Amino acid sequence: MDNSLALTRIKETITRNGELFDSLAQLYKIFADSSRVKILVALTQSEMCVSEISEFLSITQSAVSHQLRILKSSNLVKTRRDGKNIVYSLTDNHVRTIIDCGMEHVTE
Amino acid sequence: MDNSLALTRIKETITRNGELFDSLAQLYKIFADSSRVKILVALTQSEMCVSEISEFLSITQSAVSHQLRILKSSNLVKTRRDGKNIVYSLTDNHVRTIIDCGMEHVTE
DNA sequence: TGAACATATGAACAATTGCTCATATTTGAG
DNA sequence: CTCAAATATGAGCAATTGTTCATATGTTCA
Repeated sequence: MDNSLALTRIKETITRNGELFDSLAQLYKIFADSSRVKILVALTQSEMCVSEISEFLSITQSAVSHQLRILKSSNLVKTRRDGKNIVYSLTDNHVRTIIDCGMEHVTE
Repeated sequence: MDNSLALTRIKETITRNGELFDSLAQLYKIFADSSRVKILVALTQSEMCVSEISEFLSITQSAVSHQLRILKSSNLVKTRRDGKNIVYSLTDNHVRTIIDCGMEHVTE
């Protein structure tokens, strides 16, 4: 073939950095759910506690808690206790960037 | 509450643009698989046919075909026939941008 | 301390997903 | 036209996922 050289180079890159692409897929998996995306979008506007989030999403407080657990264990959000409430907020601006990036494609 | 006004505004935004965020999640769902990410990354380097892709991924030709079908129906890749082969390539640069964006977070 | 509120957690279940296997379909060579 | 190579497709299956329900944990206030 003509481009067999280029292909083996690409193959090398993919197999060598396999774990990196696995992490990448893992990251996108977090954004791949409607509820989680909405939670993250909301948090780009303001920090919020669980009951506030479950108020405007049409899902149970329990469901919100489960999703927040995923977001927290992925280090995308952090928590702070405020009396009886636990306030969630974004850990950094990466989330904002990723959402904006995807938005550009969706709103083409 | 202090910020109830801000909250209702956020709630409005989320519920009003609900379908938009659904599409966003749908988009990320495509990137949320290791095989698909690797295929897309490979295609950022060069156009390739099915057999070439299934060569460096450790999955069946059938599996690759199934994934490419998803990528094509999502308009992320396009096809071109070259003899017996069908050559796949990215439809535009959005894919590149999205991958780069996620990479930045993964390789922090 | 006890009642009420806010959040977390575990079990269970339906739905989705990505793969393999077997089998079409399409194309080029002879 | 026939055969082999390349790709597509459908059925079936195991694994994962997102939700709900019930319940546990933790905090405030009286």
